[in-house]
Formats: sequence, C-alpha cells, structure tokens
Amino acid sequence: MPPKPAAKAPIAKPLAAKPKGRSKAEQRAESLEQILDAAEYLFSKHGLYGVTLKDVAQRVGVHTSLLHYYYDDKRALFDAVIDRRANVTISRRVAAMEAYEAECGGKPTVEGALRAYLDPDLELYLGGDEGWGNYAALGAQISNTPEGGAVFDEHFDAVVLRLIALLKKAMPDCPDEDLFWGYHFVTGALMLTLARTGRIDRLSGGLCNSGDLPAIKSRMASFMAAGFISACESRKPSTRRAP
Amino acid sequence: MPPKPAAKAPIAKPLAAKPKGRSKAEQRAESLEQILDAAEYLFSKHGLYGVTLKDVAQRVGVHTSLLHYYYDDKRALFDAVIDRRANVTISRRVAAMEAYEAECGGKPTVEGALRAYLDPDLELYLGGDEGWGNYAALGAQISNTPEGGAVFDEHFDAVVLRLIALLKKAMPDCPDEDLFWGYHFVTGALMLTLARTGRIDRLSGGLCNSGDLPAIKSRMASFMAAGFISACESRKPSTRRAP
DNA sequence: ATTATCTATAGATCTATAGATAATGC
DNA sequence: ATTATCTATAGATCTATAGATAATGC
Repeated sequence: MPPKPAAKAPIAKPLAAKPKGRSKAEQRAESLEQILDAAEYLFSKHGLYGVTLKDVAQRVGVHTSLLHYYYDDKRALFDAVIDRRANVTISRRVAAMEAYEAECGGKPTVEGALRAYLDPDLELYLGGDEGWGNYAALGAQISNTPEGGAVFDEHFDAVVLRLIALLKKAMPDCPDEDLFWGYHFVTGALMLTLARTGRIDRLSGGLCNSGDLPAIKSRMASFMAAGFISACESRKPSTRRAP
Repeated sequence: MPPKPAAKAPIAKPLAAKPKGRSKAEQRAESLEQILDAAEYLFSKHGLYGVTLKDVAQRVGVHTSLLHYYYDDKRALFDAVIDRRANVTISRRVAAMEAYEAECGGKPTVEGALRAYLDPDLELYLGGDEGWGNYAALGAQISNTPEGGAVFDEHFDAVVLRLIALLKKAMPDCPDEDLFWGYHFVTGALMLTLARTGRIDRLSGGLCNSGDLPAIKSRMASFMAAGFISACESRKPSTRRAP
C-alpha cells in the first residue's frame, strides 16, 4: 500500500506546547491524559489494529518510545483507554438504578428501569465532551467484535445484571430468556447509537442526525419498553397469533 | 509485540489439496472462492486492519503474491468480500417485501413489514453455512465503524428505504423521524445479533445463546413492532405521560 | 537521585512488484 | 499462447529496547 490509506491519516496538531513549569506528578498526569486522549480518538476511528503507536505519538507530539515508557505495549495502552472511563459510566448507571429502585416503592416500570439504565449514559455522551464521544464510539465498535464481547464482560456484567433484576421486578411473569433477549436488542440499538456513523443522516436525507442524542434519549426507553411488554404478554395463553 | 498476538493466530489447515485436473476457468473460480472465503473468515474475526495478506494466503495455502494477481490491493480484496454476498441478501429481502406487499392487500402491518425485512436475512444466517455466518459477523462489525457506514450505504440504502415505505403504509400517521429512528433501533439490534459475540451466553449463564437465530427470529419482529406502534401512538395528543 | 523524554537502532513484518516457472488451451 | 502460481526482493513501516539527555526533587 504505497501511499498510506487516507482514512488513516488524520494525524494532527500537537495538542499543546510542552508545558515546562509543571511538577513531575503533574507532568506525568498530563502526558498520560494526552496520550490516552489521542489513543482514544484514533482507536475510535480505526480500531486497535488500524492505529499505530507512531500515529498516537505524533498526535500527542511526543516520541513513540514515550508510549512504551508508560505502557508495556499497544494492547496495554488500549486497555488503559477502556479502563479510564469505564467506572465512571458504570457508577452513574448503578447510582441511577439504585435511586430509581428506592423511589419507585417496590413497583418499578419497564420504561422507568430502562431510563435508569440508559439515560445517565446518554447524558454523558450528550454533553458534547469530545473524549466521551470518542470513548462511546470505540465501545460501540468493540461491542460488535469477537474479542470485544470479552473486553466488556469484565466491566459491565454487574450493571447489566442489575438492570435485568429491575426488569424482572417490573415484569415478574416474564420468562428470563425474554428479559435477556430484550436486553440484547436494547444494547444493540444503544451501541449503534453511540457509534454515530452518520448512516441515519444519509438514509433519512438529513431528517435524522446521528449525533442527536436527545432525540434518541426521548424515544429509546419507551420504544424498548413497549417491546418488552409485548414480548412478555405474548407468552400468556391465547394471545399469540400465527406469524 | 514479540510473539504475534494469540488472537491473530488461528491460521489454518490449507483448505484443500491443490486440484490439478481442472480447467483454467474452474481453477480460477475455485481459487477466487477459496481466497474470498479465507479473507471473509479472517476479516470477520479481526477486521480489515487486523488481517494481513499473508494470513489470508497462508489460510488458503497459496503464496501472498497470488492475492495481488487477483486483487490490486488489500482494500480491493476486502471490498470483493463484501460485494460477493451483498446482492444475494438484498434481493432476498426485496423479494420478500414485494411478496408481502402484494399479499397484504394494501394493508401491511408493522410486524409483517418487519418480518419481510428481517426473516429472509435471518434465515440465510440460520442455515448454518459458515461463510454466511462469517459474512454476517463481518457486516455487523463494520456497521458500527466510522468507515463502515459508508460501505453499507451503496449496497443497502434501497432495501432500507423500501422497508421505511412499507412501514409508512402500515402507520400513515407516524412522523417520518420516528420511522427512521425505529429502523435505527432495529438495525442496531440486528447487527449485534449477527455479530454473535457470545456475550449474551455468558451474561445469561447459558440461558440464551448468541447463535440461536431461531430464538431471535421468533422474537425480534414482534418486539420491534410493539416499539414502533408505541412510538407512533405517543405522538397522538394527550397520550403522552411525563417521563 | 529520580523521573520524563528523546535518539538510535535491531529485528520483524508487511505490501507490492518484477520476473521465473508450470500448467492448460488451441 | 495464455493463464495460474511461485520465487525473490525492494522499500516501507512497525514494535520494542538500550542507552543518552534534560529536566525536577531533595
């Protein structure tokens, strides 16, 4: 491949003139943050294998070997990118679900449970912070990947199981399989949302916008709640029509 | 990265002993097919950048330069992998939607429209053909990728717009935005399904299975139809509750 | 004295091309 | 004569390491 593929090129402005007057701890923290930001951006665009350490170093404006000083190898850098923000989003969601569970007086609704799970996350990405946006897009990309599933398992299992428990409380008669499949549909939709590929923009002729998280936030929980409820009801006798 | 990352390693048995007695046309066709199969498999596991031409060549049991004989470069090979099967799935879906439109007597239902769109595709992947499975997983991976959106646009736009039109006929009062967002949710769920990452298996403790396409086929269209209908109804006056 | 950063470089790997060889086709 | 496949190799790029240099910390 003689000229580097264009898609891979968006190198960039070194983020800032090297700050000289900082303490070492500050400097370290700042370097790490810049490295993680650059890596997060690039990984979100091209994935683990589509990014080279040199790309990251160039974007930060440092030498490649500095990355090896902080991280053993590329994979460790990648994992650090994931880890950095995972706990933030997880604890926001857990907090929201706990709050909802407390306030619903033992009678959660499906939509309420889904909102507690989805909204804190969507709000995070809706804030317009570029880093969070890149993180979300990276997560979305990983989630549809064979290796990606496992990456998420360690981090997100607990939150998801909490959601499932809440949904079960809202629909005690619903078979567990249907809860899990419903969750599966929700996640798929959420991940495509976070990927913000711009496809829906082109498809709808500009009517909808990939980045319009508020539009999604206002629709998703109720859309999915209706799905859950219908799935649950169709399991009751004599409701099911032939397909 | 001294030892090649394990994930990248599943090279393989050369697919078949080189067949000697074939005509040139047959040999060409067979080589192309083997190359595309191998590339499809590997791309579906590691993505465009995670696969090297040598990996593909080794899997087929030929020399790397043969790939250059057939394809200009790696990207061309990748595109060929996508193209090979795209029209098959597209025309199946178009046919199913046309048939449904004819048989519904001008009164399509939301679920019926979704089934016409989803089922032919799910049946294709549900058949157990390894190649189709890999193709689906590759598509799923691409769909959540920045470059991926565009790859799909050229191929799938027409089918999707046809589905939207059918849905509009089923719900004439539904605002277009909601149709497009609903489609967006459906696709997200479908793509995660086709990715078959095994995440739902681990999450549900084995209760659900990533590869259990029939389970999804029986649930997805009705689940999503309920979502569409609820979204549409909540747009009518005085139905909407506060979130 | 410790830590952050850079220079230089080895070794591996990758893409792509040029040109040879071995089949089939006529 | 044409086409499929292989050998050999150039040139680029990538990861990772060793060791030098330049700051801050005490």
